[in-house]
Order: sequence, then structure tokens, then C-alpha cells
Amino acid sequence: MTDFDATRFLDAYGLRATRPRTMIAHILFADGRDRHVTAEWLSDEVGRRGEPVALATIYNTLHSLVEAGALREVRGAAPGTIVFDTNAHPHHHFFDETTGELTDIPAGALSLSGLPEAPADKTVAGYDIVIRVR
Amino acid sequence: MTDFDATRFLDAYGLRATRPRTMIAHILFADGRDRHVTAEWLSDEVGRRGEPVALATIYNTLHSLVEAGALREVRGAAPGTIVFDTNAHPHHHFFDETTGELTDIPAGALSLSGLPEAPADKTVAGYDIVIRVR
DNA sequence: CTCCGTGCAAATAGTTTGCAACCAA
DNA sequence: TTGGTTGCAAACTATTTGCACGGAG
Repeated sequence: MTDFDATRFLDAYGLRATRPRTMIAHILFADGRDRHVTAEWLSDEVGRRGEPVALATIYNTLHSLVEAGALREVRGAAPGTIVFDTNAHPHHHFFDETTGELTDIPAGALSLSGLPEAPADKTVAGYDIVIRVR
Repeated sequence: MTDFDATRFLDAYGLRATRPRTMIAHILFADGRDRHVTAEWLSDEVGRRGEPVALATIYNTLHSLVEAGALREVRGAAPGTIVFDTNAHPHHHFFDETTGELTDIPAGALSLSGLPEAPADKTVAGYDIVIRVR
């Protein structure tokens, strides 16, 4: 079984260990796998495992986790849905236009050459590369 | 003045020259500049120049133009809004996280090395690079 | 004349907010 | 105790759809 300690995990990110957050942390981080989840999927999954959590709380928690740095919001997926990535480190994605599925591109498999300068008095905060496949 | 012929332009893309389409073509393509527009901005701009057009028609037209290849949908901008780019050729963008503004990156200023293989039986349809600045 | 395109209003989808009740520290 | 959290329902934003009317070819 998993020896994942959700309370400790949340604590490390400065978040109180409440019931919803504990469940969500388990689902997302217990096995250390990289996941791409939507609020809706997560809500369903929470329901499947026990007491449901209000959708608004799902969003709250996801955003808290993003802010804390445990999760990353992925841009470039189908418009109209936010995808959260349990891999918070910089990396890029395949986006399958047919299925809407998002897959990681193995780190280091890809790099940019000639990163242009940011416009005046702006700094580059990062970059997202989405390879669209069909 | 502009010698832009919207009817001819639309015709070239196989689209009938109706009033809404003519107005939109003028706004987007008359001066040949590259533009990033949202449906809402376009709707306002149409209103500013004369008879308004139903928002649904704005969307219809934009999608027709995308399908025809005159316009490109940009992924990776602020979630929840579709941005249409009058530059239909492959190129990439700066996304200003503060203002939500999208700017073109001069073509050729940027290239990708080590484009990874697409997952099994998929083909790469293209890629979008968004450089986030702050 | 015919059919594509349009306008309107209503429907959706996804996400956010306001606020009272609640509970971890 | 007390301020951070939650749940619910209602609000919102962006986009899409259904359907009758209208105009381009």
C-alpha cells in the first residue's frame, strides 16, 4: 500500500490538511505518477472514492495547489477547459486533436533555439510548447 | 484609401460576400496588418463602424475563415477565450500575463530542435510555442 | 427560386463568487 | 477561539445551437 502522508504533503506546501484537500492530494500525488486532470475528472474520482466534494472546492483546491507550486496549469489544451498537471517542472506536451488527450513529452527531448528577447521591460516567465498531433 | 476588395477576397476563399462577412473582411484584412482578435473585440469594432452584427454570426464567420485558411486560431492564450490571428502562417507568440496581450514572434527568430516523434500512428499536425512574459 | 447565411433567443460548458456554517490549529 | 475552508446555489463568461426569415447567386 501507499505510505503517502497527505497531511505532511500539504503541510510542506503550507496548506491545511482538510478532508477535501487530503482526498485530492491522495488522488493526485500518492503514487508519484504524472497526471493531467480536469476539475471534472477529479470531482468524479473523488466521488468514486468516498464522500463527494463540492465542485467549487475542487477548483479552490486545485488553484491553491497551483499557487503553492505543487501543480501546474497547462495552457494550450482545448479551449474552455483547464488542465492541471501533477508534474510541476518545466516540460512540454503532445496534444491529440482527435481525443483531446494531453501527453508529456519526455524532458530533454526538445529544446528551443534562438529564444527571442522579450518585449521592452518584460521578462520571460517561461514557455509552453504544444505539439499538436492527429 | 484602401483598394481592398472584400468580395474578391471572400470569393478567393470560397465564401459568399454577405454584409457581415464583408465588414469583417475589411476590418481584419484591408490593411494587411497582422492582428489578434477576439470575437468580442470584433463585434465591438463592427458596431463602431456601422450596423452591428449578431455575435453568433461573428463566431460563424470567424470559424468559416479559419476553416477556409484565412485565419488561425491561437491556442495558449488566456483560457476561456479564443484568439484569432490574421497571420495564418506558422509562427509563434509572446503572451503577456499581465495584460493578456498576444504578440507575434518574428518568423524564423525561433526554432525547435529535437522535435520528438509523435505517439504511435499519429502525425504531427503542427506546434504552438507560447513564450510567457511578465 | 434555392440554399446558404443571418439574427435572435435560449441553451451549454466551464469556472467563479457570495455567504453562512464548519473545523483544524 | 478564530481565521482559513467548505458547500451550495446563483452568477458569469465565452461559445454554441435551433429555427424562422432573408438575400446572394
